[in-house]
Amino acid sequence: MTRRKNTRDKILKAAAELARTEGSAHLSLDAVAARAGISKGGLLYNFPTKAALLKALVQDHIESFGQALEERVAAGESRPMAAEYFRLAVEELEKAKQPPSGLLAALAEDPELLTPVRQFNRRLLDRMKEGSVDDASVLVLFLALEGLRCQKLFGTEVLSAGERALVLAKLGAMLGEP
Amino acid sequence: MTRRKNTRDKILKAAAELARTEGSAHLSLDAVAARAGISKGGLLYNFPTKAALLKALVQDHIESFGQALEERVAAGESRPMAAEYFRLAVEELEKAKQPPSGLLAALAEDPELLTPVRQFNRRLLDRMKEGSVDDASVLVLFLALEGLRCQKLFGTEVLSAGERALVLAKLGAMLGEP
DNA sequence: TTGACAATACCGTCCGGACGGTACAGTACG
DNA sequence: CGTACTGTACCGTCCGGACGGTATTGTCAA
Repeated sequence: MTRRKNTRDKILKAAAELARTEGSAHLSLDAVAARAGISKGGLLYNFPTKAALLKALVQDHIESFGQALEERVAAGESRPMAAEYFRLAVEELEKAKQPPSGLLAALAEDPELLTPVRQFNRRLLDRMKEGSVDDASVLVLFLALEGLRCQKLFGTEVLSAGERALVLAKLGAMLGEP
Repeated sequence: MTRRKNTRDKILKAAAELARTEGSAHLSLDAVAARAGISKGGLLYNFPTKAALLKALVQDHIESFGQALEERVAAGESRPMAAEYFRLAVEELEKAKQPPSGLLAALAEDPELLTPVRQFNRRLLDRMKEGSVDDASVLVLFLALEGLRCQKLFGTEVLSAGERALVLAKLGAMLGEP
């Protein structure tokens, strides 16, 4: 079916890299094609418009995170949802994982492209609240993690390693004892 | 000295509005000039490059927030810094204040333009930690608020009014009793 | 006080280049 | 044969920025 079955992934990866390194305003189709090592025609074959590319970037991000989360929930020892989310989010933060700068490009192009993100977050929040005794703690946890991720996304990370450890410990404690 | 002393402010305001309504990728000099009711030449006179305009947008945002905070600290009944920050941030969120979308435009154009934001946040954090008994709570407060503001900025607000009240109450309580 | 000049604060136009997107002929794998 | 591209050529638009012009105001020597 696919000569290079992963062309699509190569494109998505290239786009994400470019958004990260060049600033999302400079994410052009030409640049993406060049970085992905394909022709512009090939790029447009896979994604007929720039909006389609950005949409896929957003979708890809949500799905990969959602899938990782689901795996943990399935494999986990029936820990509450919030705990799994907490662990996963921290891990992604910790292991120098690149920020999903594609989201920024999508947001810049058209704010509505982030609608799936909002929906994903809402569903996530609902599931976390279900499996918890203390809604307020879950909300604080969610928001604080969101803050941490945003700082990474913006490149305005401000906490020292010690501070981050401290705040994560505090958040972890909030999960245990409401 | 200035025929229209507030031309600069008009430009900044126009730019912020456009970034918000059109998506920051479509923030062009022509559009800003038109929205501000001046010519492109006049715009370039005030801000010789687009980067200069965005930089001013960032600076403006930081300064207006910083100033509001300073006023409260000066006028306040020697409440801790974190409490003042908390109140101010909540107020800005509550009163349907427009998100500072100019920040997104700046970030898209060149991530380094946000350096002043990082510096401001770092100083703010240090001052909040000074006047506090529990560093961890301050950090959680700061991050959760940051999360809330980012959601507004991204247009991915996900909390219901009730949930927001709940989380704000919880954060307020953390300030009081560590 | 006035005439000469300069500084300020803009206006309006133009340009080279880049961008998103189209079109289409060719090609190589399976 | 069809799928999955490559490669090239091109179009219309928009963008950042440069530039020359101009009206108003300020300064200051004669």
